[in-house]
Amino acid sequence: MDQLEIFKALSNKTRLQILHWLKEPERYFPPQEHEDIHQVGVCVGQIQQKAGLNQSTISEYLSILQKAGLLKSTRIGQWTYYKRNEEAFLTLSQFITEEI
Amino acid sequence: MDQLEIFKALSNKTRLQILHWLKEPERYFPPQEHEDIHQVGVCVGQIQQKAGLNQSTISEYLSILQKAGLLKSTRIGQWTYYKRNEEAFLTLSQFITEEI
DNA sequence: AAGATATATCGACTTTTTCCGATATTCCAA
DNA sequence: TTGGAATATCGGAAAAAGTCGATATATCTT
Repeated sequence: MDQLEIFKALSNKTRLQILHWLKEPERYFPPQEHEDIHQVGVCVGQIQQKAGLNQSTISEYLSILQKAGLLKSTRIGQWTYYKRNEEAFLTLSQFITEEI
Repeated sequence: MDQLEIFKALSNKTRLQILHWLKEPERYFPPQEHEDIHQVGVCVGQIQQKAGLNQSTISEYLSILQKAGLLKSTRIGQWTYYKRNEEAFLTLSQFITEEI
């Protein structure tokens, strides 16, 4: 766990929002056509629409969150689905109370 | 609690180190002349020396950490002492497991 | 009151981050 | 196998953050 990389990933309003939305995907995103939203997460396009930023920006943001370990991705066909890596949040929370 | 401001404050190697040092000040700083290190914290000069960055830089960093709520400061005479605000870390930890 | 010391603030420059448009890649469907 | 759709990557302009030296402010000592 690279804490600095994680905190940098969390230092952006849109990225924080994305993480929040992905905590309850069925609440924040329309029903998903092809895949189970809890199994694989939400595809880039849905997230982009909701965030209202450029496609390339969101793609990069998701990649930043994934590199920091906060998201996991699955490619299915032409779609890439992103979901939270809950373990990372627990680890981070522990780090903050114990190590930092 | 402004989470974004907190994460920005944590997005810097030196600032993370400072927080870490202030968790066990007696371990990381030389014995303090005038004030009880646990009561009021560590003065700017000590922190600056240990960090090895310019005085103005450290002064600003401490101010950033304080504005984010992670540090508290006490001015005594010509010295400003900084110590951790442990409550803020607990709140942040909780936020990460529950809200984010 | 004057000099010394600790800290804060300011202005400048450099590096990093944000965000976009254009283009490339991957995969599906006809 | 060609066209279209979803995503990724690249290059760049603008904004923000990092860092310094110089200077200001506050306080202590004499």
